[in-house]
Amino acid sequence: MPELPEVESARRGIAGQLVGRTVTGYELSLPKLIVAEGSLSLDDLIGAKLAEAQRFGKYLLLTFDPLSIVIHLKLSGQLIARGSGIPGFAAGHPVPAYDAPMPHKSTHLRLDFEGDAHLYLTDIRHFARVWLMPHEAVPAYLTSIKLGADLLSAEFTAKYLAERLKRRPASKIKPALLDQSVIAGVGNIYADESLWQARLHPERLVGTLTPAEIKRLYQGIVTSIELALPTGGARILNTKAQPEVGEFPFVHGREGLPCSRCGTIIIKTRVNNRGTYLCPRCQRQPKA
DNA sequence: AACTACTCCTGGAGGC
DNA sequence: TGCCTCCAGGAGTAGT
Repeated sequence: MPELPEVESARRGIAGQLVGRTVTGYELSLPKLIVAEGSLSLDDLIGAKLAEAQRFGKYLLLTFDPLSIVIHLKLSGQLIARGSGIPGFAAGHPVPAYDAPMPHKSTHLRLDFEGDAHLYLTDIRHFARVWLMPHEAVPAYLTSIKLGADLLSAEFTAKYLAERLKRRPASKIKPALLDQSVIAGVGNIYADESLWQARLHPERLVGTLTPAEIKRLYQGIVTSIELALPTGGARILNTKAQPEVGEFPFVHGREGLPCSRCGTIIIKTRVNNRGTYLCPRCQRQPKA
């Protein structure tokens, strides 16, 4: 669930509140969370100062002196910072609640920073990972994960999207958007939102898209991400707490509710085994 | 090579 | 109330 806007929200929180501080301690309760290169361990973080927080698609890169860590929250990871020395922030999956007491029973890592600041990584499904590596290993690692252009980078343009989509013409459009080597940062929620914005059916084959439709898709991606960023991202809980009509997200999680654009009831289907929400009128599948 | 299905996990929701 | 089943989904890997 944490997609680009959620990870960017975490990055901004870390950049604003933790960069410049030195790690004073940690507690790890899920060993498999950590993937360490060579003999590195979390012990090597103690005494290290956090120098920079960057994001590449859904990957978070924290540069310490003298090592780096890469974090991926996968489906259900969240990052929460608390302490008397900082305002605090919360980003990522909304369970447990952002104001829940920390640590939670699913909190797997706590990093302590000087000046009473603590960063908690909580993940109810245990899929998140934290990689430890020396600085010099970072470029090769980022290359190995084969990310397409980040959605917030200048490299991501309508032309770039069209070029990348050409790589998988026989694919349905939704799985192509979820392919991080095509573009980096879209997940299931923003794929649905982008396709709704662009009025495209998620099962349209990439090769059948006209240049005008690809341009619309590009705009749909940009619009969806821009709508989500100021709020820190989507908080889809699949509970009765449904968003109001005309409120982000417009389709994802809104099965049975009217489309904000045309009033038709939003339906839920599965596309490549992924829960998919769409407006059957706005996003009509053209006859084959 | 390109595409799709399966796998990792657990908590929360809904059915009876 | 409480057990049971289903579902959520990023990305690596296995299968077609």
